[in-house]
Amino acid sequence: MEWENQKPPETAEELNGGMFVKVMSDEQMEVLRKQIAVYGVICEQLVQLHKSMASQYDLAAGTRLGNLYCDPLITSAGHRINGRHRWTPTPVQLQILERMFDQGNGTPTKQKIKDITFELSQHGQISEMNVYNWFQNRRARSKRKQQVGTNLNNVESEVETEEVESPNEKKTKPEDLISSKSAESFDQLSFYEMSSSPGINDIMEKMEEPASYHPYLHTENYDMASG
Amino acid sequence: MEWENQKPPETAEELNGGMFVKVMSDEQMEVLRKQIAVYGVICEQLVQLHKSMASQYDLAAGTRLGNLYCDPLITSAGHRINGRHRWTPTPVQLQILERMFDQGNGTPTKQKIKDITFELSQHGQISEMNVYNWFQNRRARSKRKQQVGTNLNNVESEVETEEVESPNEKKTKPEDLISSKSAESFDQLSFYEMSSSPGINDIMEKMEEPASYHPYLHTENYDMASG
DNA sequence: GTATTATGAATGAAGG
DNA sequence: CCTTCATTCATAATAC
Repeated sequence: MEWENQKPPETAEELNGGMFVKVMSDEQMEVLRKQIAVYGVICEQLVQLHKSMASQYDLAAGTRLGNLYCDPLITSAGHRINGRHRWTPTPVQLQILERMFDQGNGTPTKQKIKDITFELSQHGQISEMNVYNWFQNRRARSKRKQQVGTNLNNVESEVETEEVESPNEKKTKPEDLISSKSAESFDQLSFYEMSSSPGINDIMEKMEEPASYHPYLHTENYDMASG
Repeated sequence: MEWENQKPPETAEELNGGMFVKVMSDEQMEVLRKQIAVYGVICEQLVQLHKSMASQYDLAAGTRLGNLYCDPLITSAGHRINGRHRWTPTPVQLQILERMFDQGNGTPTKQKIKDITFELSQHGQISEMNVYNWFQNRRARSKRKQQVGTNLNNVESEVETEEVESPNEKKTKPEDLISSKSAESFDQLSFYEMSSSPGINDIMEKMEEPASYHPYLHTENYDMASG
């Protein structure tokens, strides 16, 4: 992503010989910039949040209780001692499972399931069936989420299709949504400036190329239902 | 920005201020899209990271487990924006949904859900997931009401609700775990329309090994919770 | 303000 | 693999 190499907008027409240009309204431009700005802010704050939490707690020894209490009827793993209903992964198990899912995304082989089950059994009661089901569900729901996320939610559409139908559920305009603090500071910046956030590349080790983004800016109709 | 003086005639929109438009080249458009996409991916991954870590604190604090922890985070962000965390159907939407439920009686297909979602989106913010959940819940609770009504006739008294009288039955707020520091920082963020990143899950999809087998065919002799 | 209810959402499990 | 069901949790709405 080389924003720095991009020419400023004034020369936009020269890039294509003045033949083909995309045109955005002032409002659309504004919203788009704010969208990016908000992303930047979110990422930064997420990173900071993660840092602070990571330093404050340790995965192994995190025992800061403060205003909280440990209930005697709940094991440290979170299982009800007399719980007799469906299996619930302990946090540790969940974390391991999530990591497994992230790594070899896909249904593990049977042997793999046995292996995982054994490892997880070190952190709480579990059976192979639980692991199997978990992966099945995890996968299915990941897909469903993705499918739902297919709903177009691009900025332009948001600006144009502002509903005022519901009296008690008023949809707020994006312009108003951006609180003055974060928006203002970024508003002066051209979005070329905020291309990189510190410390994020470390987290982005997985993704090499953001090639499969949603090409929503090219679509002329933002009808999500007809798609 | 001085280039708002350029006014291509074909896109003269009636903006409140006047007829100013911004012009972007195709390339710039492309880069802009990439930028947004990358931010989306980053945010997604950060949230995942936060989620997995939050489960650790959950463990440490001894609260009951179950839900993901990106939720409170989103809540803090979204609360400022639309005033609510979870979707609430507008009266109009509810009416339509009820009518649908009476008609279709039971199983709305995926395409049907898309259709319904689109129609309802004309009357307020909604997503396919909302519609899906609504029908699921509607059916389940309708069925449950029937059961209860039946139970009144035959005094079955097969009470499965052997609930423990543990003090932890009190509601434990997950927000308490995430200290005010985090909530504070996200409070002023606009997470609007970014809670669902389009096509991001698609990016993070990995190659899956096709394993078409049935490892666990409903063995009834697995019981882990009878203890 | 606090307690209760109604209900959106999450998820383990089962069926196909 | 996909969908569906049942249960549970958390919270908006409401009652108190």
